[in-house]
Amino acid sequence: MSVTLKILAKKASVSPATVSLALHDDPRVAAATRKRVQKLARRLDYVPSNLGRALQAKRSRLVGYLSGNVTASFYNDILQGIVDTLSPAGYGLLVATVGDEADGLRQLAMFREKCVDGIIISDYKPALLTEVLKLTESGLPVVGASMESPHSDIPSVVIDNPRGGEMAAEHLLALGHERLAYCFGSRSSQPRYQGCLRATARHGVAEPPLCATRDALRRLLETPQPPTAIVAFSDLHALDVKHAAESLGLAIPRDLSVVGFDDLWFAALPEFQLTTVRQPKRRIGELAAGMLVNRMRGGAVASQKLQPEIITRNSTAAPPIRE
Amino acid sequence: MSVTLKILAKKASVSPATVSLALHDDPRVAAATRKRVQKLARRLDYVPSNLGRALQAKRSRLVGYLSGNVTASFYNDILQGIVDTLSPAGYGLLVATVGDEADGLRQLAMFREKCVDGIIISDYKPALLTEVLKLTESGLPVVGASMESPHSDIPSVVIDNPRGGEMAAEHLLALGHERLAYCFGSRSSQPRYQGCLRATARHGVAEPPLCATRDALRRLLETPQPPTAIVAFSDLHALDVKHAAESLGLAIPRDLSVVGFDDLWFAALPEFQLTTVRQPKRRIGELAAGMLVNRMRGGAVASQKLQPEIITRNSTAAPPIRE
DNA sequence: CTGAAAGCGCTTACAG
DNA sequence: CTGAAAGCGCTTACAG
Repeated sequence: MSVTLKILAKKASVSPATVSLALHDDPRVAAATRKRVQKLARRLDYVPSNLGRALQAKRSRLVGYLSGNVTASFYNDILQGIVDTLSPAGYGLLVATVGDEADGLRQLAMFREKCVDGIIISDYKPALLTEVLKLTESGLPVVGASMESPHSDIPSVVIDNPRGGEMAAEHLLALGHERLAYCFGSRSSQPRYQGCLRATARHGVAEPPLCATRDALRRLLETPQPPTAIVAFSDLHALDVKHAAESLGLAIPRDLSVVGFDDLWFAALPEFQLTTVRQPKRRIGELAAGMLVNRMRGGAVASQKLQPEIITRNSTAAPPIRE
Repeated sequence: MSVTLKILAKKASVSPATVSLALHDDPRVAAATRKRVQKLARRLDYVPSNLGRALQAKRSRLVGYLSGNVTASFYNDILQGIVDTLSPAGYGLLVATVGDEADGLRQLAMFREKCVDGIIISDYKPALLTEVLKLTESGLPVVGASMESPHSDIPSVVIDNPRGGEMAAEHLLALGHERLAYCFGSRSSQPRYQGCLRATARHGVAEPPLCATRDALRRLLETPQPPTAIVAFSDLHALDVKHAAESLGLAIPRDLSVVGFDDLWFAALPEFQLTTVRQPKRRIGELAAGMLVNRMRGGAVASQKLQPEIITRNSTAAPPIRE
């Protein structure tokens, strides 16, 4: 707080209006006065308060980011991308993480109260959707980062998830696998699973079952005709699969191939060498933030769909030879 | 933005002042009026603007967090702890990450401009320190999270780093190791290294060399009398050590024991089973945020030093038998 | 070229 | 019990 426009004006013996104009380098104020005021401002270490400015301008230059648990690597990368692009654009980033729905609603209320100019959202529960829609209808720009909304008012940056699932399955089919399974289904994983189905159907291979839990997977692996390859919803799930398989005495990729999703940092470690479908996480954050900035500046923006990429490492191989 | 106090006042046919008081449940306004106003506010979905409120109250209820790259797991956990404790206290969290020093200074300026009530800082370069000190001197509360400041104006929450290094070394000495080394020295790792020295000195064992780089470690391992155990600055560095050792044909822990630091999530995976010195990362974030809240409310706070804890897993064992 | 005024959305004395 | 006024720190027409 400390030194304000008013104080500065007094010290410079001009009116607050003149100071304001001078600091904005407005040609309407004499060059000499301008320089004098600017110099004094620097000397007194004057920082204009966003509070006054925002109130008057009716924009806060604040953006809210509603993310899942920031502890997971996936959101971190997105967050970093957002921070990196918002900051040079002059925006501050309010970060909130949503536990349950009530929590998410509270965070959204906080964003409103803080008068954010826009919101980026990465993870929301259905109940949040209605609330978010109300916000967009009242004119608040919202964009989704790695989160598709059925609603066109919420443009988003996402990868082509079905295509990602398809790529994973195709990689395995090309290696000769004929019995796939998909690990750890949840509503949000459907698009990737659908992609797998597309690939298996095209190749005339049996529809991969969708295991809901680790136990279900274990049971499936102990079946007389177990799958020879797994498509996992994420790299973390792929680790789970690996560990479940190993606990049954199966080796990866000799006895079972596993494809992950995301390409988190650890996937490349020698201990894992995980074949995976890479998402450009940081880029997603950057693009979403960039879109939001454009919208906040009054521009029109359209959703972007990014292409995933398969990274082949050593968790996949040809299926074991049938005896 | 949308509906304001003024509008609300008009619709309720009372003065703005009355609305303000009513919404704060002030007994000075008649119970009937109070209820009526509150109901209307709810019906119109009125959210008081923090901008007006903050300007008047001279506090923004905003806190800035200056962290390192949020991509690293260590800071995430701290961030999560901060978010979780600040939010219920009614504060919004501005997150900025610092790349180089110029960047950090810019972020600090942004915090000032946004009128944050306080700052939490996890990672700063020397140049930032002077700037931060200026801020504290002007009355802005600042606390360090996992970052010690030589300055008493900046209370902090840190673990006892020398003790952590000591615990790591003691664990190895107890297993019978007599030739230790410390991996990947940098100024910031000194306290932990000092702790190692304390332990080795007490046990009358040779002072562990401090390897600056992976190459230095490799050279050391190819020496006729190589170390049998390594204390690593962090779990990530421990992975580096493991990989360097493995590339020389050494197995962990048979040929070389390794102790990490932090206990990041992956340390517990079966692939690593990393013995490590655990830091209560989330707790550090929570405590730092709690301290800041207290300070912002005018309370006095003192630095807190947390105790690390050694987690014994399978990356350490007795030294190989000497032939 | 510069200043006085009004106003952004709120709150808090002060009258009445 | 309620309202008119002043002010938080800024900006933007409008006078002069």
